[in-house]
Amino acid sequence: MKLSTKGRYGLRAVLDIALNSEEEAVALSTIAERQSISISYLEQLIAKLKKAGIVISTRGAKGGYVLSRKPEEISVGEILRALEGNLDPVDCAEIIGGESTCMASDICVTKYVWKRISDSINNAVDTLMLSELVEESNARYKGQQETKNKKETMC
Amino acid sequence: MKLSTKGRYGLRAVLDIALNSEEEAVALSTIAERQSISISYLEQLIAKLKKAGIVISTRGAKGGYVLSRKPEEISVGEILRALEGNLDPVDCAEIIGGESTCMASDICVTKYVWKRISDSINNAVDTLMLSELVEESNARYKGQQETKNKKETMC
DNA sequence: CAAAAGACCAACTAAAATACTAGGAATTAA
DNA sequence: TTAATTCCTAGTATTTTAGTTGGTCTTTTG
Repeated sequence: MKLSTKGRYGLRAVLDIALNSEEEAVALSTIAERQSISISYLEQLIAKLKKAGIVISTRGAKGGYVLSRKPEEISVGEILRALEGNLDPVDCAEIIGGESTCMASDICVTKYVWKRISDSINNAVDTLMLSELVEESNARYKGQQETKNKKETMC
Repeated sequence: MKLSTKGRYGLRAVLDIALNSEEEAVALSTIAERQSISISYLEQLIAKLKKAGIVISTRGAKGGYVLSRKPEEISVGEILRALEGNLDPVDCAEIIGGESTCMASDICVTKYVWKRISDSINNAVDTLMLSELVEESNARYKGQQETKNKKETMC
């Protein structure tokens, strides 16, 4: 029941882009260095984010990544699902909303537990916007001097 | 971000015990057969439940397992944590409440995300009691004839 | 226009976690 | 005393995770 590095690294990468792409697109290598993540692994994560329409890329020299929308319009849920797949605790079609493939669906009681967990997780991340993390991050930097490495976002 | 078979099978096992231990203790082999779980794998799961004080065992012939308390006094959260370990999405000491071992704790912003997810999961499972699953299961069987295999609880 | 900076892509690999299996020792009711 | 049962430890196969490798295509800039 743990988030993988995909979700952890990937969210940090998005936040890094949000914080540093105001002037120009951020290069993969810059994010990788700033966040201490392997560049080629991060590449795969950003590919997922791009496919999900969360970031936009420009190729070639001076290229890099920017957000596709304003941080107020991107939820943490959208980001995490792009990286991790759905956040449901079990892969039960009925919980997700599909048809019952499960033989025992009529006598299955535990699925109410999974649904409850699922709903609470999704609600928690869907009501939290990227902008809130950006604000929190800026607040932390208030009073601190700018470093040449710009803003970091560990964890 | 998925629950393992430990949590899924284990919860089914506890529910099976809750539903079938009124007259006498339920043998491991009976649960295993009724739930279609490998007996020796289930054994390890029940060991965790016993260690956590959720079930009580009696050894020897006619032995088996019963609940340590009434189903109203056992939360699903307690059961799942016994089986899966803590349900936090990341292992960050500050989230769990311990001291900061994380170097970046002062600039870490994503931890608010993990805390939010963590709180919502734990709240969801801690406010759900085993008794509610027992009632739901009984309701499903209302009107159905008793089978010699007794009550099952798939999923 | 060449070269450097960068995104994009597919396939491979090492390590860790999961999901079991095997084999037996200890305990108790009949 | 024997059958039914829990208890315990150690193994193993499979799957998933977390990367690495080696390249191709695109764009800016000297």
